[in-house]
Amino acid sequence: MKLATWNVNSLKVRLPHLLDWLAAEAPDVVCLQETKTTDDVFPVEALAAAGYRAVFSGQKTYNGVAILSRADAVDVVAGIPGFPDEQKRVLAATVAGARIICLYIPNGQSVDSDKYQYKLAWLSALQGWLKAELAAHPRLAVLGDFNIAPEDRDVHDPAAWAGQVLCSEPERQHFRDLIGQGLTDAFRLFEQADKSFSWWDYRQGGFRRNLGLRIDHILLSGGLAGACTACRIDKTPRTWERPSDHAPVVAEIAAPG
DNA sequence: ATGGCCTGCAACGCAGGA
Repeated sequence: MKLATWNVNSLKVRLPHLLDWLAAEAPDVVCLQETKTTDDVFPVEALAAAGYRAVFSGQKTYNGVAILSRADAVDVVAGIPGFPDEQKRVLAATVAGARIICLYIPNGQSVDSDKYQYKLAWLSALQGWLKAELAAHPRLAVLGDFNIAPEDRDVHDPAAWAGQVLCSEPERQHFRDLIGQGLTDAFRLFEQADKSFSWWDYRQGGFRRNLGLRIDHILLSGGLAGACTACRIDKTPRTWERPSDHAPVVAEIAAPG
């Protein structure tokens, strides 16, 4: 089973890239973030023609998440239960016996902003919910744009980013707390090139100069981590014309039994 | 030099992203 996550930065603009990438990679499950599209105009038909079902939770202009899958998606939940939020950032579904949780964690803007406080409150709510989800689903994967670079090696210039949003200690502690709940960072299960990133600023030739951050992640429960055979960041779509600023992250899980 | 770029919405600039 091939799982993927990709912040597409507007599904409308990126649909051609998404379709090309699905054809090339043939993932079984894809979590999308920043679809920036309302549910009434979600491109259901184009994705169905490509062989994918879709569940989605979107809004106008901002945010928006979706789960694409070859197999049926059931037990769909939008949002963090008990945490009212106008912003469409969470979608969960069960696909082929695996619980899939798609996240678009708030950016936070800057550590002295109200948006940062919202991010921390959001992360606290996430911790409580995931604890229950992990207890209920031994085979669980959390995929998405976490907007957290977990360690200095996930940052092109750790000194410049020290203490800044995406790298601050409270955010990194939340990431470690997710690991402490029994989740594994699939990317770090394997040998990886130095300076591996999943996002690069559009400005200043960020991608060409590899001035990036690793903020898109796939976390696996014990039941899936033990069967994970590969995890990589696919930089290919970032080289295409008019790309998303994020690259997809892909994990391969061996079939159970 | 605290902006550079991209998207959506709407309107000819703004918010938001990271």
